[in-house]
Amino acid sequence: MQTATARLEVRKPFSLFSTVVSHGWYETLPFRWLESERTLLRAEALGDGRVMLVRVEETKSPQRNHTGLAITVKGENARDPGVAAEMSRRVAVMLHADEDLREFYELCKSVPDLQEARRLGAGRCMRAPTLWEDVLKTVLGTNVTWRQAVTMINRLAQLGDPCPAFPELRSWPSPGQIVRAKEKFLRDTVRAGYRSPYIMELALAQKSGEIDLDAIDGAAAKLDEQELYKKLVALKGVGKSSAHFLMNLLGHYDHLPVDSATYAYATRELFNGRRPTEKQIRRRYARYGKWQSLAYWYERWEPRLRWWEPISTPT
DNA sequence: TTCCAGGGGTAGA
DNA sequence: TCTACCCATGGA
Repeated sequence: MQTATARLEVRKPFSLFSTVVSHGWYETLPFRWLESERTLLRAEALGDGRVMLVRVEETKSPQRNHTGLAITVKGENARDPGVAAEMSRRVAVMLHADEDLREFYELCKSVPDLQEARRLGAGRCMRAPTLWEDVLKTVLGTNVTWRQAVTMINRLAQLGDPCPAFPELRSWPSPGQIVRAKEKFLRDTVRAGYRSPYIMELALAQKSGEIDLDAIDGAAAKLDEQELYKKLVALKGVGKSSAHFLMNLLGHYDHLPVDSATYAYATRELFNGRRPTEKQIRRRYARYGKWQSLAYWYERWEPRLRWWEPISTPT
């Protein structure tokens, strides 16, 4: 087993912690957030099937305007050429490290509700390294409690390949692994219910090349925004709310994902206990223009960023 | 029992 | 485009 290292520099404001806990993905495999060490772990498969343990920690940067990220890759022949660079690229995707959010943070300066976002380095939403994983997790998160969604996602994640450097983690399952597991596994073991055929359909289409989520992902920055949204909402099991959420993960923040949790938050915090309409919620955030969902995610999770209590991680 | 979660698909107007 | 109805699961 070898260890390789890499570094990423992210323009400030940035906080690994704030980015990781920006929404619920960090609770799902193959992510593992080590609260006491403020370290993100993740199992990642290479093209040849080797599964690496990727460890991400925040460090100081030699550049005054940046935060450093130390990336450690552990696994079989981890020092092979290109391995650390590839893992570093995937970490950059997950943490939106290359995104220029200066305009958003300028906006935060002038909005009292958002002032603290700069100090907390908040604003980025962690995503998976592939749209394939983000889409499946999103589909499993519909119409169930978040706790139930995490359970389903983590049961599905058992289909991945084991990570020798950290046996509790496995790589995220490939389309082929899900196809081979069959719909019965999705129903009986994952307990995905009526979502099972959607997931199987996505896996079959991705495996056969009928859809290419990697291509959509890669083109996300260049594609016309409406076109990108249309491609997402056309996926079986992905509706408007999920598509808006996925747009956020792909770096388009003028898509507010209004779901039952948004209503609950807005009713409680923004409308004095009265349930607003979707239009009212959208009007509330429209003032933030192209940054509206970053403002939303920040506002919604700000208490968590301030008064974080360690989660109990299974040992 | 009934309701409902970080909704979406489908048929029918 | 909008609405009514259905869909598995599990906790409250």
